[in-house]
Amino acid sequence: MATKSRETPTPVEVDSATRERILLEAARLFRHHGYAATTLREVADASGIKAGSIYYHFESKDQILGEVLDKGIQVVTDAVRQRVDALPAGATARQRVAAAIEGHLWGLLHHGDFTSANIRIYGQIPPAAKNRHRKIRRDYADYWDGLLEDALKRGELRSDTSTAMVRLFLIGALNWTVEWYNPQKGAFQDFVKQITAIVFDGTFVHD
Amino acid sequence: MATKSRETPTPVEVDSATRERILLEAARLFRHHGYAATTLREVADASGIKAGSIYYHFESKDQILGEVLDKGIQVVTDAVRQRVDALPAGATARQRVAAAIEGHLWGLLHHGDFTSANIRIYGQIPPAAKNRHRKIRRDYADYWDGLLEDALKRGELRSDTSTAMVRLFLIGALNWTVEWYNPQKGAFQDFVKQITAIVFDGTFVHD
DNA sequence: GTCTATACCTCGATAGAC
DNA sequence: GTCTATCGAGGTATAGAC
Repeated sequence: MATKSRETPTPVEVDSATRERILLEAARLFRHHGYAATTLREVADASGIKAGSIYYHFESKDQILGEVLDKGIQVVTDAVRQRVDALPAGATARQRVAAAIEGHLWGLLHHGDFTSANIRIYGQIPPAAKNRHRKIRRDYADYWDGLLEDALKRGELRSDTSTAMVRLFLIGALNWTVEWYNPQKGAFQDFVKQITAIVFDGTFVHD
Repeated sequence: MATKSRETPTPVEVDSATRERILLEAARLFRHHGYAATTLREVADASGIKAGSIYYHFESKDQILGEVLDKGIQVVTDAVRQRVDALPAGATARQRVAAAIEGHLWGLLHHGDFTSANIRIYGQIPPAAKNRHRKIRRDYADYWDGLLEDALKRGELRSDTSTAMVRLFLIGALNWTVEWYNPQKGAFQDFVKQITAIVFDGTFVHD
């Protein structure tokens, strides 16, 4: 949210309405058609301008891709950190992970075009773009590992698997919900509650 | 396996070594670069032939895509059904789902280029190709729903979520393992055991 | 800040020699 | 069954008028 403040616009990246529109439509098209299959003519058309005009706002198609990918991670990490930081000091590990799950799902599902584009495309972009984004992904993974190792130390996390395995499984499972989540089939908070229950306690009953 | 029998080659689709090679390299390139970004010149080059020669074996790039997608599902469904069918009649629901999970992971991870290509690009292919593959996906989902509803009836599955939700979460979580599974970090059977434990009983301990 | 026009390139696909 | 050569279409990106 802070990056969108109107009071202190960065001189490098002024977000004109047209520029934001281009990013939005690009994310939507990248998500549904893929990066290579999306043409700048399509992006321009969806944005209500002509193809040549895009180059007033962006240097290249690759730059648009970079900003779409960035935003896809940013909205998730921001939501997660905000919710975890808002917890009282005495929160249990379970409460902290639950807050992280809710933040992850919120960012993921409320900016679906950016997050789904990120998830779908990341494995298919040129190595140069991948390298730039590896660190930001690594940082987010480290954040989760911290949460999980804390839970392990406190004896709350299961100990017959590694935290890395739990993290990979969990984030993968959460990420994929953006491909099938249907907001018309129930409230977001109900969805979060059910996913969290499955993640914590599993799909089968135990006496 | 039965579909690969050398004794009864189908007249429509004789699998010459070159044809199989093209499919294999196409799957690998689709997986890592996406469908639109992969050129037939690249596929031909990787297959040790020239671009024009592809058209002796396939009518179009779209046809190659179709066969890659088909195989990506086929290997999984075959492995699942085989393992579930091999169970004794008195098997519990938990045993049946465990067998399905193992089959799914086996097919998924032992044919990673086909299955990952399928998962990654399905959301990005033209509607025509999507429609052809919707039914085969639906059939597989129905199969899982059958397993899960049986488990629910027997009181083994948790009842505070729908079977559809469990199925979507579960298959999504399993599918994404192909993006991070590392066979060098442990035996496949150990991996299956850990994933199954997490799916059944969750990531946190309960007394 | 957006337009039109276009340069330059690479793609999928085809034709015909071998 | 594979090759070379090439066609027409459509891509990114640029130039310059407005």
